[in-house]
Amino acid sequence: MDSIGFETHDHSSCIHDCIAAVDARCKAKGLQFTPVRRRVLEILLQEHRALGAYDILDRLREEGLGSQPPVAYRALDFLVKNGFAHKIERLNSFVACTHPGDRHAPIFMICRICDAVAEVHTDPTKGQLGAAAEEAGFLIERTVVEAEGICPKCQKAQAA
Amino acid sequence: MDSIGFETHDHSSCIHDCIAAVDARCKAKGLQFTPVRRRVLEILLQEHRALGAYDILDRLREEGLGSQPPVAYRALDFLVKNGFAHKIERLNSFVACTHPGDRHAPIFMICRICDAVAEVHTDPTKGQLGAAAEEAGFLIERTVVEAEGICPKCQKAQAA
DNA sequence: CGAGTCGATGTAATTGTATAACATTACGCG
DNA sequence: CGCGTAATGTTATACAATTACATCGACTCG
Repeated sequence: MDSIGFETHDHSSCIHDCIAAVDARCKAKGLQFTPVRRRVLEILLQEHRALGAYDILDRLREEGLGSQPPVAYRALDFLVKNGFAHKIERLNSFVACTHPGDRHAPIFMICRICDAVAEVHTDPTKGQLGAAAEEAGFLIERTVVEAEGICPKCQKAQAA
Repeated sequence: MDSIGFETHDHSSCIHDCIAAVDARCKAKGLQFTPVRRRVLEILLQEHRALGAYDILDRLREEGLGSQPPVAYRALDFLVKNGFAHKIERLNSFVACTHPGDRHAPIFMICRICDAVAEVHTDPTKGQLGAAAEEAGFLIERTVVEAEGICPKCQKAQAA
């Protein structure tokens, strides 16, 4: 298990590194990392929390990069499909992937107070879901695992 | 672990039993199992798959039980809040609970071909989510665990 | 009995989320 | 050049969910 969790870190380098990594992966796979797609990923990385498609669209609009919903959704689809971002189903919103690697089955912890999202990686075929699927003869293609609650920082803030 | 899974079963008795069980629980807890709420649960039980709020609303409208969205959403809120139904976040839709018991943390397997939904119960504090949360110091209040894929029946149908 | 309260319903209007459909542009390649 | 493919631009619409306010019935307290 590998967790980036909730601890704070240097965003400017984190953003730069992620963009560079994604850029490299796109080149390697023959994917087009176009300005809109790049900008949407930057926005998600800057926030490091879940953003709705229309939040993103608002920013794109301000910057003259597109004004209609499909612009945002297409960029998000691209990022999600290629594993550079994830959709948080519970919030109908999106986050940048903090593990810009290969295919993976992420699980998320979502703070209901500050909206921070931590991404953790696991093996989906193990654990209770995998066991239940095997028993039922169910073929898993995709998993959604999201926990909602309170992050360590907000727990401390509440206690005070 | 306890699974009702995808195997077919006698719906008419299943529906009747579930309604009776919920009826009893409502009486015991002083909850009002009103006609709209009962009918919505019956509809969900009949389908045994995920239905959108507007699918349900359409049926209610046909039966003269209400025509505006809040009618359906209020009934669904009641059923979900009291554990008689669940929301499938991935599909923005709802299913009847197949374990009309006490508070529980269900996980779901959703067939993307026939929309059937199987519900399984686990202990959310165990497994990978619980371990990850503990490591991160995250306080879990609610979990969403959904697997999308192909159910045994549709796997066989495809092979043929 | 009447006033007040509470939970459930009825209804209109609105906000938020997502996609369908079609026109257009840009680029690579034979 | 002519063609195919991928990405964008744009309009309209479908689907999901909530806000706000009016009404109704049951129950309680004075």
